[in-house]
Amino acid sequence: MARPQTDIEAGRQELLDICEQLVRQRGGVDLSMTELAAAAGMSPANLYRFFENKEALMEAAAGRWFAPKIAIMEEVVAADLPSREKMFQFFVRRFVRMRDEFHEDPDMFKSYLELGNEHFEVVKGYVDLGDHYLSELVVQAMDEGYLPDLSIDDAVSLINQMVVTYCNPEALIYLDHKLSEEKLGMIIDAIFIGLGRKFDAKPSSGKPHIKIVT
Amino acid sequence: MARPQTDIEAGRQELLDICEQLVRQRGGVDLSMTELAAAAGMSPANLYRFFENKEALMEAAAGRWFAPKIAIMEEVVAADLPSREKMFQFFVRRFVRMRDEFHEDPDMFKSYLELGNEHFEVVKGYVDLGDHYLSELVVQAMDEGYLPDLSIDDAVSLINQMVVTYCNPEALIYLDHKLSEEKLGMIIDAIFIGLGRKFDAKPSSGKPHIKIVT
Amino acid sequence: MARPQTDIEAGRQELLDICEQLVRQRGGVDLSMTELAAAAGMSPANLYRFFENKEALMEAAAGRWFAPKIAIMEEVVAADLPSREKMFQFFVRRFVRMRDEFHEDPDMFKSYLELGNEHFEVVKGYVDLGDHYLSELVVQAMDEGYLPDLSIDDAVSLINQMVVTYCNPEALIYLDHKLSEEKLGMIIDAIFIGLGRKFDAKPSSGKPHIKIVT
Amino acid sequence: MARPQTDIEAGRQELLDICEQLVRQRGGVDLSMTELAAAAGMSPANLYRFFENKEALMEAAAGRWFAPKIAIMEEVVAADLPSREKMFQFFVRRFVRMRDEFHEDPDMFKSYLELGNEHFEVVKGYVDLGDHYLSELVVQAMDEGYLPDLSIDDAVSLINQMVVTYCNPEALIYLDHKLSEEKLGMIIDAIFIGLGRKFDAKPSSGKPHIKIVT
DNA sequence: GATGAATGAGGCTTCATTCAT
DNA sequence: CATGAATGAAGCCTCATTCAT
Repeated sequence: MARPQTDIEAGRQELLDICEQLVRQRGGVDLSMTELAAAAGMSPANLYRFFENKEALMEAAAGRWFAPKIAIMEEVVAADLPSREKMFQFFVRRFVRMRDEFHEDPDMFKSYLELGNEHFEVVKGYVDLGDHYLSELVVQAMDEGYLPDLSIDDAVSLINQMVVTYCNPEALIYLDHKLSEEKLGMIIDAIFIGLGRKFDAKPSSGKPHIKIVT
Repeated sequence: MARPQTDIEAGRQELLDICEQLVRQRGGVDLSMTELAAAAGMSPANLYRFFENKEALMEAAAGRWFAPKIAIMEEVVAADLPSREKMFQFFVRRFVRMRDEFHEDPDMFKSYLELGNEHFEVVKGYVDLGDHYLSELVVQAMDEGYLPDLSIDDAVSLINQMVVTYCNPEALIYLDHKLSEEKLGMIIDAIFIGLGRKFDAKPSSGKPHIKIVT
Repeated sequence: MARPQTDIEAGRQELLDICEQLVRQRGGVDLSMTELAAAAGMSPANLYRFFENKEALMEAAAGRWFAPKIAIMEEVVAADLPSREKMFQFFVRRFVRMRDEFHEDPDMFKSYLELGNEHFEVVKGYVDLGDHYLSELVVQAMDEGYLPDLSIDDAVSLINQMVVTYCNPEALIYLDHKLSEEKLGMIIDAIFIGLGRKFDAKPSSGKPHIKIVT
Repeated sequence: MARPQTDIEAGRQELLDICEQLVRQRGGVDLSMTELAAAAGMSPANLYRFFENKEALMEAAAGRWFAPKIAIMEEVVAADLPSREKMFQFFVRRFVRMRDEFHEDPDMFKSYLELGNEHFEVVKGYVDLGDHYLSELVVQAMDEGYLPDLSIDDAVSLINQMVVTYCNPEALIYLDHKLSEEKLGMIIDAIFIGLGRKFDAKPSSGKPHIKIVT
């Protein structure tokens, strides 16, 4: 019978680890399959047992970086919370996560951004997914009477603009200590309170009621 | 007889112009010599009369971008001003310049950053040069009694950290309207006043005295 | 000013000549760019000045083979002849041409077929073009009352089936001496007379009236 | 202890079956060992227990296709028949066999031809073998006084030319219904009668005497 | 001075093949 | 016996760079 096949998934992870090291050492620019293979001590051809092509590898590299953020989005969207709280969690939890990563190893963080710049399509998928989830939140918010007089798309776009500094990893590099959970909370409140509410005299309470969850 | 060297210089400038256009149109990623030659209506081979190799071209492209900033640094360092004022000018004039460029054409500004990411050594030269001039300023400041108890390197590093958002072009994209000459002035004052003064009772005046020069 | 650039078109033709030799010598199977380059005494990279990619080269090779046949089709379709005569010319002239080529160098003829088998898309273009012109002829024939009760597509398909041995180059290898202009003429007549005529008692004359043109 | 070699032989046959299926499904072009292994549910490496290399596999695939034809040739050559009858059987039995295969599954038949085109050496072996047996028949015919004034090689070549359409599988695709056992018989008769007889006034009988054997 | 020509090195990818287990 | 692992050679293609003219 067949020998136990070395876990392909394990190999992928190991390669992604090595990828990470390389990116850390030399930046993410022009990382070649040959180079990765050499660093992994295997032949270029063998890489293709683990990743169908370079694009797949990059996707996986990005995927690994984005995975926890996507998990957060899914959790939050599925949670049973009022839309305002949900929206806050939606952004703040990802922000906190990113900030932690940045503090832990700023150089690697930056190198990943470089990599993202070179493989934009991969990043685009994440951004689009984020927009998709955000639009679900917007729908819920509208059901609760918030954001009247806006199309879903307009609302999504508007919100994105307001929280851009908390979503975009590059912003962290320059803002970092200027960013805080509290400020993000205020932005979200501004969105919910400032943009009006349809069928409600008392806009929930008027006061922010933020619960920070890390 | 040899033609005046100005011809070459003119050609270089023209090529850099075209380079700029290309970068503006399609981003700085993967700009190839062949492509540049085509855009310039000349043969790839001819490019090498103007630039020894691609690296030299990139250096020149970055050089052009950095040139006015370097000029500012040199001017300021050579100026006859007290160290506090000098330090302020050192940062604020470059900041204002960059912000103007950014406002004038944000897309091109970003594309240049991309280019910088791909040719880091070139950027590194500028950064190192900046550190060099800054250390001269630090020396002068120390002569005037400021920044006691710090090594030059530590001082340079500390200052850089404090003004990073005013030095790094990428920061502009995210901060822009949050940045101002006034705030930068306050940071500089914080450095000079906050870090103490050795042999001086009257710290120059205690008040910031900023003169904005564009 | 620019030196006279060696005619790219001439280079293409020369390469196609070499291609032809190679195909003759070793069959058309697995002809590689490297091999062609070696045979042409140039670097593989240089091939790409003449052909954008391998596909383009194959296309050109096929194009060269098909060109005279396409010219024939165009001439015939544009000619001022009754549809029956036109249809005959449409097929017979190409057939005669192919037969001549076959007789002149049977081996090369066969090797080209091999090549065609490996690059079917290229052949498909020619076949589709043939169908296109044929459908124009069918329309004219229908205008003249022939081929009633048939859709254009059905007529095209039917005709193709009847003359397949005169169109398909592979058939030549096996049929050759069994094929003749006269027989083809009879097939065409069968199509025109046998498939009926709409508004005509005397089907033109009932007798074939073939004029062979080489 | 070594297992009976039949196991290997069985495996070979099974693999050739699968090969056949694949060829039927997707044409014979670019069939790869990896693909075959996958289809066979075994590892690529394991293929090499059954076939030394790809060439050997192709040889076997062709061998399987040619095997019954070779058997026919051997039977006929070994038979105790007059040369004229023998020659007829030599060709007609193979022709009938091929035609049956073609009718049973035309697509597979064609795909095998493709495969043959890609591995010509394999086909060449069969053709050469056929020539070898044919030359034996020619010798016998000459012993019986037929084919005077011809070298063996010339006779073989001449005969091959006359019966080409009954030997070459590709011909079937285009001729098929135009080919018949009767016509082949007439060709053979033409060879034996038409090319003269040396020491014989009554050329056997002057009439064809064909006995069809499937 | 400027060109077209030409190339070598390197990138991604596939595949027949080998080998330790 | 059969596997998964691994590879080298080859294929197509791009691009910075050089050189004779």
